[in-house]
This record gives sequence, structure tokens and C-alpha cells, in this order.
Amino acid sequence: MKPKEIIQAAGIDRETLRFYETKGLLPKAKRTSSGYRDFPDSILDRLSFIKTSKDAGFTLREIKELIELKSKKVTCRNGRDIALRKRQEVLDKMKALREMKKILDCFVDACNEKGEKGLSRPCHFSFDTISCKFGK
Amino acid sequence: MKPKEIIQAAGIDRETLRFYETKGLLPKAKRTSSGYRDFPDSILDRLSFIKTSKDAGFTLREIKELIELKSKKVTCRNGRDIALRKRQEVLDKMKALREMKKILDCFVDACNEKGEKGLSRPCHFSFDTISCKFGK
DNA sequence: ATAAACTATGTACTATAGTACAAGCTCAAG
DNA sequence: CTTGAGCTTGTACTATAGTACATAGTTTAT
Repeated sequence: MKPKEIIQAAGIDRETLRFYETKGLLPKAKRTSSGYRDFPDSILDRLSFIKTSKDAGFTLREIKELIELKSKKVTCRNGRDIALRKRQEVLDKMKALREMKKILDCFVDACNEKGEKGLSRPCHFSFDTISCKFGK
Repeated sequence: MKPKEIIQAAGIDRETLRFYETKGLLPKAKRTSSGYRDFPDSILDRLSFIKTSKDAGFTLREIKELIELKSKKVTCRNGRDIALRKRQEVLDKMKALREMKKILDCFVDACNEKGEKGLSRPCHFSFDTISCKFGK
């Protein structure tokens, strides 16, 4: 695949594609006679994996480490253990999100409890002290 | 509270405290006669809120916006709607994390399926193509 | 054949979130 | 009354994840 096809299919821009390439996150591209890059179609899976991982809050460095588990230096056992640690990080992040959701729900409830008139006025409670008096 | 008490209680360092202060994330500190800062105890709630928000993947800019909902310019209705949008972002992040967890689970299962001998050898499948053939 | 679109490379710039000094006050203990 | 821990301000530096631009070569459509 040529750059333009890739960036259209993956929804990233040319510079980001190159940036990921310099970071070693992408499969090696063949070169045409004139030096144009020709990536394997699998690059779309790779970019999709990068996106999912980024959305999950992992850095490009971490993503690279996951990608490199395929390398022949890493045994399945080591790879599995690394994956299990990452899995735990994911669970921790989920916990943080549940906590955040709770805080936001409480804030919303506190606003709604003010009724129609209250909703039109400034709200003087703030997130950091609200700590879910509303039993959520 | 004086800086040292705060950084010990909150587990951040002096420079980070000051950095947050310059970013307008912290309550105003009174000054002692000699110019030392004296923060209200509520700073610990604030720092805790910042931590939760950061763990949930929000930027300091976003966190500041949430903190400023208390300002008198914002009605409860507007504040509530902003909170509801943030809540949706949290739900989206949760979805990304579930997706990531699924990928990691599949990788772990794929490794385990190799058995004792396989676990000691390199694993040649990678995350971006594994796409949960294992029915998770 | 020539202009427009596409590509490669290199460099520079941005924003975010800190982290690391350095110089100079202040306060509390010995 | 001095010494060290703690404080203030300012400045500079780092890493991450891009984004923008300039220059130059290549392909494609008219």
C-alpha cells in the first residue's frame, strides 16, 4: 500500500504515518524503483492496534513493546507475562474511570436536585469536594 | 498547609505543586508575613481530584475546566451539560479499555494454548493480527 | 510536454506535563 | 548566632506525540 491509500484508510495524516515509521511502530516497507514506500496491507491492522492501544491510554513506547513481543528474542511465556501485566494496567485504568464516572454522576445529580430555577443559577459546589454525598 | 505537608500528604513533589499552581489548578494560597504560601486544607481534595482525573486520562486543561465550573459565570445547567459530555467521554474510554483487555486476553490465551513446550519458545503471533480468534 | 498531484527527506516548531537547577530568603535547633 | 532545612522566584531542560514546512524528485492526467 502506498502512503495515500494508508492515510485514507486509517484516518491519520502523512506526517503521523512517517512519525510512527521513525518510531519503529510500523512493518518495514518495500521500496519501488523510485524509492517510494510500499507497505504490506497488514499495516492497517497495525495502525488499528496502535489506535486501540492509544485510546486505552498507552504510550507509543509501550505500544512498541507490545508489538515487539513477536520478535524471536521473547518466549511465549515472557510475552504472556508482559501481556498479563498490561492487562492489570488496563483493569487499573478501568477502576480510575469508574471513579471518575461516579464523581461526574454525583455532580449531575447535585445540579438536577436544584430544580428548574436552580439550574439557571451558578452552581457553587465543585468536583473536588462533592465526593458523592448522593449515595451513588 | 505549607508545601512540605502537602507534598507529603499528596505524594507529589514540590515542583509539581508549583507547576499546578502556575496552571491555575489549585486554590489560592494565603501568604505568611515572610511570603510563604499557606494553602487551605481543601487543597488535598483538589489534588485528589486532579489525580483521579489524570488517571482517567484527562489533561490538565480539561481538569481546569471542570474545576472552574464552580465559577459564578457558569449556570448549573451549563455545568451539568459539560459534566454529561465528560461522562460520555469516560464511557468511550471504558469501551476502548474493554477492547484492549479483549486483545490482551486473546494473546494470553494464544500463548497458553501452546502448552509447556510452546511457552518456552518464541511466540510468532502479534497483537495487531490476533483479533480474538479465540472467541472472547 | 507540462502542470498537478504525490512522494521522500530533513529540519523546525508546537503543546503537554512535568523535572532540575540556581540564587537568595527565612525559620528553627543546637 | 550560625547552620541546615525549608521556602520563593526565575529559568532552563526533558520527553512525548505529533504538526508544519521547505526542497526536491516522480507519476499521472490533460
